[in-house]
Amino acid sequence: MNQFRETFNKLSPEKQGRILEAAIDEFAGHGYDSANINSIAQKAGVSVGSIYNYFESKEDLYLAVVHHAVETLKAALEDIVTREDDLFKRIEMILRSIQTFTRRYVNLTRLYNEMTTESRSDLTWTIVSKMEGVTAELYASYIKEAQENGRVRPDIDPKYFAFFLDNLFVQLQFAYACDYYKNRLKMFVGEDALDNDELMVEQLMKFIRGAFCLQ
Amino acid sequence: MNQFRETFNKLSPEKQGRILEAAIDEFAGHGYDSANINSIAQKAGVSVGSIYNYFESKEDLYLAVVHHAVETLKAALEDIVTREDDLFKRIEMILRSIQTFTRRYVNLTRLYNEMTTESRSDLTWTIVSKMEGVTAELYASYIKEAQENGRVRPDIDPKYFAFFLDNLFVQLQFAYACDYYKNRLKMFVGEDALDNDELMVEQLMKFIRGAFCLQ
Amino acid sequence: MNQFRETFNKLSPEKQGRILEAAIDEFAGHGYDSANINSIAQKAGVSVGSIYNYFESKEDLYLAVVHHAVETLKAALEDIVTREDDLFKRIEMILRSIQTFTRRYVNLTRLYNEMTTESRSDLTWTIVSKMEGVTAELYASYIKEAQENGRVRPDIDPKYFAFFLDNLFVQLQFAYACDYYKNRLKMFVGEDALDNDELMVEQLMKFIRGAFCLQ
Amino acid sequence: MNQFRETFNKLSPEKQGRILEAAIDEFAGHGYDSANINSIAQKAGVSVGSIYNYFESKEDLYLAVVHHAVETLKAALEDIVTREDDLFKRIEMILRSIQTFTRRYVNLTRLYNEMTTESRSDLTWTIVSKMEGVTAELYASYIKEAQENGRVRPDIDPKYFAFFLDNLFVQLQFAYACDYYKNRLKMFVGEDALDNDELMVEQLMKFIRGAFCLQ
DNA sequence: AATGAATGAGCATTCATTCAT
DNA sequence: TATGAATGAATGCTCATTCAT
Repeated sequence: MNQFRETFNKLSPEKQGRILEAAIDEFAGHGYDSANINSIAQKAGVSVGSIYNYFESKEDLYLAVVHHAVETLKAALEDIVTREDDLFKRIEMILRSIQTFTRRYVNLTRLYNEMTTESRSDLTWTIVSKMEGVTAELYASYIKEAQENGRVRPDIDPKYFAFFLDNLFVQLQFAYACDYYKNRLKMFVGEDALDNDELMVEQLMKFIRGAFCLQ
Repeated sequence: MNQFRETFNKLSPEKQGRILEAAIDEFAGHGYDSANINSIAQKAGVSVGSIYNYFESKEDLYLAVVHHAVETLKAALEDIVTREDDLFKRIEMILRSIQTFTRRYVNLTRLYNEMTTESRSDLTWTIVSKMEGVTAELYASYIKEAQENGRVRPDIDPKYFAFFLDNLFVQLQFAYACDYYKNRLKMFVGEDALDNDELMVEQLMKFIRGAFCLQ
Repeated sequence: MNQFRETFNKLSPEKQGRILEAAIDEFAGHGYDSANINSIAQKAGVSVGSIYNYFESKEDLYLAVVHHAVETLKAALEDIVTREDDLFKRIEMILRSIQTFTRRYVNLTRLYNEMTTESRSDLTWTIVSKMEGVTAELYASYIKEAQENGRVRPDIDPKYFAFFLDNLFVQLQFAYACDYYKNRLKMFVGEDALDNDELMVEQLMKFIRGAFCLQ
Repeated sequence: MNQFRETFNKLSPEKQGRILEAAIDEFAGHGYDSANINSIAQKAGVSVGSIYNYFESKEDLYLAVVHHAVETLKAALEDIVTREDDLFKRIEMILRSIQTFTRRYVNLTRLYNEMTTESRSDLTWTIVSKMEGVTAELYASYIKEAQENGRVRPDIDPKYFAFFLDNLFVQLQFAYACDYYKNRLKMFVGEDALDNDELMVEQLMKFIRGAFCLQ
């Protein structure tokens, strides 16, 4: 499963970064099929030939990009989760991280949306499954722990609630990064929804706390 | 909308249906760019020339398909919402409808995911916005009404909670129809997640009730 | 084994001819790999797209061309062979036909040489084998018949002699059509070798008669 | 020939051999255009850069390979021809040499076939002409000598008969080395044609003796 | 109105050749 | 001298769109 060739790894991090960024840009903005390898090469300031020295094919490049995106997201998540120990503090941290992360890496989030598309799902699932698995496991265990501590109601299935929680996270990510979901967010809560991060956290924390706790 | 669409509307409903279905199939399965007009024509049993008599361009056909999808979804929603009057009964009805509807119209749901993709969002938002607007309005008003009746906690913003609620709906739809989200669901709650509709409703209703009510 | 699609057969013979001729030209002159589909299309006065409507791929077009070449050669041979009944008269007729045929269809003969090349042999043998089989059978039976009539020495294997005979034919074809073999012929018998058809027939008939008869 | 070839000649014979063999392999198996310089370098265990230090271009390498092939063939021929003095003993020796040589140097023979192809003929003729010239001269002189000794019929043109003789040799070479001609041989004389060298020599000697002698 | 053959711009990919190390 | 990464022109093939019938 060499998503990318040895040759790419030998490149300077700066160059690797330029190529990955150019590719993310293109794939996130145009989708896999309309993405143009020549454009990616041009944006990255390398020749097409070089792209094909680093990656076997368009698909291979796409997979490398997805792999990179997943690694970046995973790193961000791990960073958060180890810094807190209370379930709701963790959740709040995640929400705030989503707000900063999705704005910093808009295209990465857009790419994630693109990836879930039917035509690409086979390709990407193998790569992404690992991360989703880790997340699922992690959330469920935190919820269980909180149940044992009596901070979360005992009559729920941690696995299902982990799923619902992550669903809210995913949708929040899209709402901050993808035009369609941005528009949808504005339609639901108003034009200035994207400017009031604090209110979003406050309301969503109320929603989640309510869902998890017997007050 | 334009001279071309008129010619399409004059067609027998049966033929219209064949063409729309073929197009939904193709767009949902391959994405906009990889969708092949010639394949659509063949699947629908008409000539390419005819497709171009009915629709100005690939984009126009895509928009017509999206429009049709939205109308179908809207009709389904309206049907539900008018049959009940309690907020939570309505929500439960919607959940069950999502379960049957997404299985019956798999490709419609897949198309909805495809639509939200960055490369297509400009195109589709104009069409979809109306429906999303109606939904947003409706949910918010139901929540407000329930707040006034004391069935929903008073310290929340109905608009935000409508948004979170719909997010859960959207994610549920994808989980039942799109391969990527199907896999993700299985990863979170187990391999047989798709076979236990009752449990899903039960858990999700607990989640939602908890979020909305002060017990 | 549809060497070419239905669509090609529906074309006017004139257009079919133009395309085949352009393709023979290109394949014979540049070899399979360097042959340029765009050039073929241009020479034939059709679009590249059309070429790909008629033939699935470059390989498919090549096979169609080879098929056509074989059919043309077969027709020429059959014509000759049925017009005479004496072995040596037949051979002489064939020699003279080679002289006119290879000059009229230079590229067909060049293509035949190209076809025998290692990189193409798998591709073409299936198509050509039938014709070579017919030829082998035919020549051997004529020789056998002549042996029975006492016109050919009895102590030879008709199959081997048919092979040697055909070898001389093949080399003669190449000598009249392919530059390399033309040069070689000139080197062996002199600069004006190609202008003295009568002498070639005379000498070659002596060679062959000698080989076959006990004087 | 030029500054580049000199660098090649300075190489150890072992390295020269590796490069030539790799190149012969590639050119014989894929044809000139599809032959890949990078593959040749890899097979030979040197870098592409080195190949381009030794040879000016792909064409130059090809020519060097052809030159080498010709030299190898010439050496083999000279060896035979000086060891016998009777025309027919020489011919028989040549036939047997073809049988061993073409099996030992399959790719060399395949390359010879490839060389005669139209697209390559200009390129190669200058190099090969010398050898073909020597051969032509040699055979004709032997035949003339044999005519003078009364062992060959006087009423034939030695040049033409030298040509026919060499044609039989060329075709025999191909029949033992090139897949297309192998198949053709089997078609003419049977599946086990390649296993019965003695019978081939016997029959072909009968054919040739008959052609040359007045019995 | 319906057809489907014809078009040609557009794109992924290859590979001979160069040149900095 | 040897290396092999970088280059970019060249080409097979696709497919939305047109239009004569």
